[in-house]
Amino acid sequence: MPARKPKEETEVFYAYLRQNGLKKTYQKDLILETFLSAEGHLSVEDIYALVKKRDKRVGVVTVFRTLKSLTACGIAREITLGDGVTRFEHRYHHPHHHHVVCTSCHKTIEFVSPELERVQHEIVGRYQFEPMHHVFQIYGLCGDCRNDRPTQDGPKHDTEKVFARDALRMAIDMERKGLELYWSVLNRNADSAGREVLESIVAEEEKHLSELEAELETIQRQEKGLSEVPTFLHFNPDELERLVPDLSRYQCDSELRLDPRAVMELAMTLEQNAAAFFKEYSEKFMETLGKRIFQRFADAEMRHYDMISRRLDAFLAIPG
Amino acid sequence: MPARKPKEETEVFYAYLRQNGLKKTYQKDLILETFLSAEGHLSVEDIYALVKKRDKRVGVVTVFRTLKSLTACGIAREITLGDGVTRFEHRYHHPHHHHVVCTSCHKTIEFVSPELERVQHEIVGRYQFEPMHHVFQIYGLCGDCRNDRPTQDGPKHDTEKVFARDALRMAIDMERKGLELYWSVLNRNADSAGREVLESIVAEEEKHLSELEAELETIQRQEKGLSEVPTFLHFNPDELERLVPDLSRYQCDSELRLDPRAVMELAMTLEQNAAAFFKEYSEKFMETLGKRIFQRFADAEMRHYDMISRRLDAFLAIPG
DNA sequence: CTAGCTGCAAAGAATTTGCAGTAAC
DNA sequence: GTTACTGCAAATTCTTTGCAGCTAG
Repeated sequence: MPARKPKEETEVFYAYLRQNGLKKTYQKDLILETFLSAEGHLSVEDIYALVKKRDKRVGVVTVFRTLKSLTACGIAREITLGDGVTRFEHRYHHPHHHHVVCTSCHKTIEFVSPELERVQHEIVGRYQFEPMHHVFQIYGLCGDCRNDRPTQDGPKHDTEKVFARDALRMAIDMERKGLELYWSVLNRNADSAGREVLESIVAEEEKHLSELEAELETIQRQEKGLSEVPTFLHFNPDELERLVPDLSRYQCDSELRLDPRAVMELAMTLEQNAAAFFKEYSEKFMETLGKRIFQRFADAEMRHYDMISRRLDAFLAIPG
Repeated sequence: MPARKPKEETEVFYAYLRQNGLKKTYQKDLILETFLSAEGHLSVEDIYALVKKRDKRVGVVTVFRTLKSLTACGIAREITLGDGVTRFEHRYHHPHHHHVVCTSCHKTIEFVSPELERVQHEIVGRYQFEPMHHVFQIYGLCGDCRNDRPTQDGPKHDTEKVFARDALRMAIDMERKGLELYWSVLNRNADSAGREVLESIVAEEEKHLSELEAELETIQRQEKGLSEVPTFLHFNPDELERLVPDLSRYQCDSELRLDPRAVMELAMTLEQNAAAFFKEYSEKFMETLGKRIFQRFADAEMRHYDMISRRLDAFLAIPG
């Protein structure tokens, strides 16, 4: 697993300072440190309070100024959530996301929706307009406030980890959809040679699936409570469904008949579809752990495609 | 055409005052008047300046307070466009919309996207969250600023009129799609009795289309420059395409054969699809001219459906 | 006549600026 | 030894509040 150096952001910040003829100082370091070690949406006041805990001598003005720099170099992002207070959230290695905000308890849920991005892109395309960034915020009442329950604002989590969790969940979902197809063919295939080929493919797929599941387990164990964080990445399951090839062309009189060649071609189609989809999908995101999970999954699917492809070549080379 | 009383908003405001035990005053009237007669996104300062032009004695505080009331009773909506200034826009009889904002010249384009609303609805549904309102804003560079042209910020238009224009354009688009289908059948139909029936249907449709086009003409003549305002309502043309029935079931060996009954059933399907779609579509919007245009169009399609239905009954009643 | 209303001034809240001493490079 | 930086106080901007006199119902 690609473990990132703990303070990669520091490097980015120093580079920014260097390029702009600015100076490294103890205060800037302290403020960056404090910002990075806190999760959630923090106002200047919040960060100032946290900084003061570590060193009383720091002034608010420096916090304002440093946060400006952090925003300029892409480590922080300035957001407003409708209550007139400017807040800052982590930006570096965090995917761009949107907010659901409770107007009563001010709890916020973050989410990513590539579909939303697509719609946005479509709309902007009709004007001669170059989009830089956009804001999508939904205001309303959260479940707790609607039922007059005390607000249970769980601990804040690192968005990057939540995104990684959802990326894995999505990959697992894809893998399961593939396996479902294979199983359904395996159970119904009238061609015994085809069944045999399929069995080895299923074994490989099951191995891949359990690897992904183990990885999900690992990151959920690393970060307590991660599995309870609401869905962050909203993917459309139908989109994944569309990647699974249709069996109807192999069907005749409710009987399914796929010879080894047909099985391998079917599997290749699926693996290639998945690889292409996840490769393109990963490109929508800035550099994050989740993005790398998508890329890795796409690569794995492509490797599996290649493997089956070679097997098919070998099979076809046998005369008869 | 349903002509609205010039100051319906005044009634709404007075009702709000009455219900809250507040008093009508000359200042409130003046501020409401001023707000209503201005288009676009106005800051308190903007409105204050306009009010001062009419009467120097009014204070800013009253403007602040009155705008709060106007927001509370649904005549105004408070928005922020990323520059920290609170602005107000018309809300009563104006559809909820989103903004594309130029970060350089601060020109804004408004748009409505029911698709976006749908995505939003889907996402929120997964959390126990009751949405009240939402904000979607795209920031970037407008065409003028990208090409270093002087900003040509056209005159502001009444959003309700722009929406009405786009509602008509959408209805016209639907009507044309229907006509295209009818023409294509008319040209290829091997059944001469069917052609005859179709001719009268086409005549009716052409009449309806030209009525819609005339209506669009009228509102574009009423408001100078209206036709140049960028698209406000973004509808997905594919959605309309899906309402047009598929001809393939009437096709055999590349020949099309629709007897009078088939023609009438085909037309009924189309008219009913359109009626149902536009009825449901109209329900997405709050009371506006555009909403009424959609409703009216749905009603017209339904009437046409009924008419053909009666004709079909009559046709089937003839023995033989 | 009794609310609520207005407009002034003053207070707040969030953020920026001016400046003198201080600390990086 | 420059040059930028820090922290204080003061200024600025947008908005709300307190209050005395005013006005609608």
